[in-house]
Amino acid sequence: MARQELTERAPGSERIQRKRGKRVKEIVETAAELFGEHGYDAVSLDDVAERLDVTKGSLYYYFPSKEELATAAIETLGDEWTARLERLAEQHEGGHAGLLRTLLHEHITIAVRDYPAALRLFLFPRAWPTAQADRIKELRGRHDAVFRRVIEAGVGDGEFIVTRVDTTLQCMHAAMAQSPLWFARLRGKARGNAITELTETLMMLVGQLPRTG
Amino acid sequence: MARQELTERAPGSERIQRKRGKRVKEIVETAAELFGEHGYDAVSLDDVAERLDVTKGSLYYYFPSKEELATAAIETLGDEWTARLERLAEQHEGGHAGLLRTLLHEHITIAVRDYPAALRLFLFPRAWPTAQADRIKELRGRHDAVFRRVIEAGVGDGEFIVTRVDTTLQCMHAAMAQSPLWFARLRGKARGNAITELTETLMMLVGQLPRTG
DNA sequence: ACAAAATTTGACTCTGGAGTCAATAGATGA
DNA sequence: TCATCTATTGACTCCAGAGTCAAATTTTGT
Repeated sequence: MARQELTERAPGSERIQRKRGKRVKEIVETAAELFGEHGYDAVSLDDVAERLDVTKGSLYYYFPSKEELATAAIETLGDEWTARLERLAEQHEGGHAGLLRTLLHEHITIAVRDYPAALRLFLFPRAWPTAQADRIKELRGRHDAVFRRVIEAGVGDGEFIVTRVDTTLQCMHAAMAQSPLWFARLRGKARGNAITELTETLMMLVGQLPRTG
Repeated sequence: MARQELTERAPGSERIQRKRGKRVKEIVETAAELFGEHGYDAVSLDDVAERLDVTKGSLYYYFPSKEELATAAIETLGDEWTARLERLAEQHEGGHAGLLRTLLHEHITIAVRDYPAALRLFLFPRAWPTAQADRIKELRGRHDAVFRRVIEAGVGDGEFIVTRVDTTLQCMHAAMAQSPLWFARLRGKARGNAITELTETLMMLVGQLPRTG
């Protein structure tokens, strides 16, 4: 909570600005990896700095606090993630059930494979100072919307049954956020099966029973 | 990780032992309240001490470390919690669906009303040093078993449908662990409704669709 | 009433991690 | 080449919270 550099700055020159932007991007992406893998508390700025082969001081040249850096990291990570899901949603043809299944499967796969701790960062608003809290809330909203749209459409068409869309979404997200923990030890085919099973289980939350016979 | 007093001790006398036991119980219960409400990291030993009107040093007279105290607290809390659910399970008459619904409802109610942060302590094994990890794992197992029994029975009788019992349980627990966060701002009737809706939603995980018409 | 045992205190150390900053090194452009 | 802007360093402060311990206080048994 100190200097107000943030990411923007009085321009120095065209090239220099680009260079700076590139550096910021490197930092944010590295931070996203680390925070996404281990969580906020488990990652120190020294960790981030070391991964980048610089010292902590440098990070403070670009970001005023750990929380700003973390927020930026989460935003980057969340944007990319959401974009992937949105792309899937656009491409998809067929019933709502198929799309929802695809989304769930992909979401769990990303979580388990790439960012085991990331969803927890969204899930509980660990008292982010209000500024960041809003940014994260908005991000969460966009992310949520991808799923919400399918479910509402499915409910509208009578394909899905739910008690309440919000509750259904919360349950899905809660389960998916935990999944990296459950599947951490599984590899290859076993992991793939587990992901599929979880997907099928979550489909039941919209009234889609798994094939019985 | 120091002195090995733990809770036991070379006996001083009958009465003194009882007194000590009583004190330990007070401490553990207070700790359970605090850890259960705010979580492990958010509670310092000074907090616990203050609530008891003593100083931190006293706590170390009874427990060798924060983790030991926390583990004891979680065990107490979990034992009581599990006992309540087991009692419900015994009393219950009627179909599996009714029992499961009752268990879920009660579980969520306890979580939301009494120990908003407690389930998280179980849910991720925040790298407890192996000794404690085992105790917690066992506790979790007993807790889990209450639900597992009903679900397996229900599946056996063809009343429930699941993809895999473990997965179903994990989803339920994940959702219930988050529920205190979702319902934190609700009071009275609104909270009651939310809990019921969540219960109904989770019942769908065993193939029990909510009344539609 | 008194010594021994049990308990409690409070001031202490130690550590990890956030955040600061003057000094230095490197890049840029005239 | 030199002055200036940009980036980086590393040694620093600060703080919260775990854990320690000798000394003081309280309880107990005789």
